[in-house]
Amino acid sequence: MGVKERRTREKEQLRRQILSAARELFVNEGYESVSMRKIANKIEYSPTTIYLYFEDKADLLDSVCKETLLDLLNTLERLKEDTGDPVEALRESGRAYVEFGLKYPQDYKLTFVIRPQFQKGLGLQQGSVGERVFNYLRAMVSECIRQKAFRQVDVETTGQALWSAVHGVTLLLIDFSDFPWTEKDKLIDMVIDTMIDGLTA
Amino acid sequence: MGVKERRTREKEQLRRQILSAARELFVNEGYESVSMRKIANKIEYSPTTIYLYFEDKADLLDSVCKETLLDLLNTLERLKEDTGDPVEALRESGRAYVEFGLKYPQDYKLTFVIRPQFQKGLGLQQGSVGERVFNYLRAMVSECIRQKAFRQVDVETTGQALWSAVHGVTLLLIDFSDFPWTEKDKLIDMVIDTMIDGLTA
DNA sequence: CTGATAAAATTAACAGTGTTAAGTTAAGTT
DNA sequence: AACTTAACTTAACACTGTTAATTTTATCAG
Repeated sequence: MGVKERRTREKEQLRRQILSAARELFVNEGYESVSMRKIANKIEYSPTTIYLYFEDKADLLDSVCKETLLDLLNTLERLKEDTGDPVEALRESGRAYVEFGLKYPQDYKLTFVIRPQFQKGLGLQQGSVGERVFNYLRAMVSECIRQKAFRQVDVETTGQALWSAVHGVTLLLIDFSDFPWTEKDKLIDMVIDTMIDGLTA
Repeated sequence: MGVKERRTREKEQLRRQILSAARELFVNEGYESVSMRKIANKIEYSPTTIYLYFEDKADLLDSVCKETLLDLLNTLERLKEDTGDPVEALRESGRAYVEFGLKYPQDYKLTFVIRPQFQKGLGLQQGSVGERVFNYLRAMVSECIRQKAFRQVDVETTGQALWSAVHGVTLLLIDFSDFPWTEKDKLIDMVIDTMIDGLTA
């Protein structure tokens, strides 16, 4: 039965086509400014066809964000070099997180700001990619504490505090691009280093 | 000439009426979901009347946010107690900032997330209320350094880093309300205290 | 090759959007 | 009572997300 498999493949292909058209438009014009008709035009299908592949516009956003989170997770996990210094590893991960956000500012905002607004109630489910990203952070913090590089702080709260800090600087740099920031990397380092200094015994 | 003054007063009154209707709707239904027609209905005027008082929907948002910033500035300045301990004062201001954001989450998002998206290029002009809020923070940091409570760090970068941290935790708590956060105040304190510890000599 | 069956994609419609241009109503002045 | 100006409204434009009904396309059985 090669036919059914080909059909499945073709469906998957169109799904991906829709997804990549949606991402490009969302990123360039903003989620709200993109209409289903625009996406449909881009892929040269009728608007309603999209509804055969995605529940609605929010579901489309959801799928785009899931890809972004996977991309972020890959970026972070690629860093794992086992240098033996868990604090330095955490510092590098923090930098990589912010840089990821600044490299794909609109994707970052879609994932961490826009999406939560459009699907209240189910932001970070068990087993989701988002949870896996946070687990990565949790593991790094945990290692810092285990090796006594950090003072005896609560892993959970510490991880959340670190996330807060990097999330904050990422968003400010994206949203207030005309603010008279000091040199960008200096600020990023300041945020991360200050947090780590505060956690170091 | 009492007539002209009455007219001016009446105009100002309607302006405020529009503004407060817009704020209520923006906060309860989200900026994008609110139409000019909805606002007009609420105040029992035709939609186009609003355009006699505000340039467009973004200008309306702008004016709402300006009020929010004034409110935030007042909240912060009310704290000034001159306890003599600049670090403690900064800590309290940080807490007050986050609490303000959590007390009016939608107003906070409108001001610090939505607005920047809808008027790119002019986010924090000279003399704006936003600038005054940051000046307040700058002064507090400056005092900490002057009194040698902080090590010799750059005022500008430090202020921006602190803003990043409080902004981050505020937004995460607002946007990911279903995330398994540790106790809310514990997290807020952790973020602020860790930053301050990192800045303390 | 024909007809049936199921899947895929489309058309038309609904009630809504921000905004503009033109027109109307009301108030104050002479 | 006629004129002027400010305040407001009506009608229109080209859009929006989404649904129901319909048509097209592709596959299979005979």
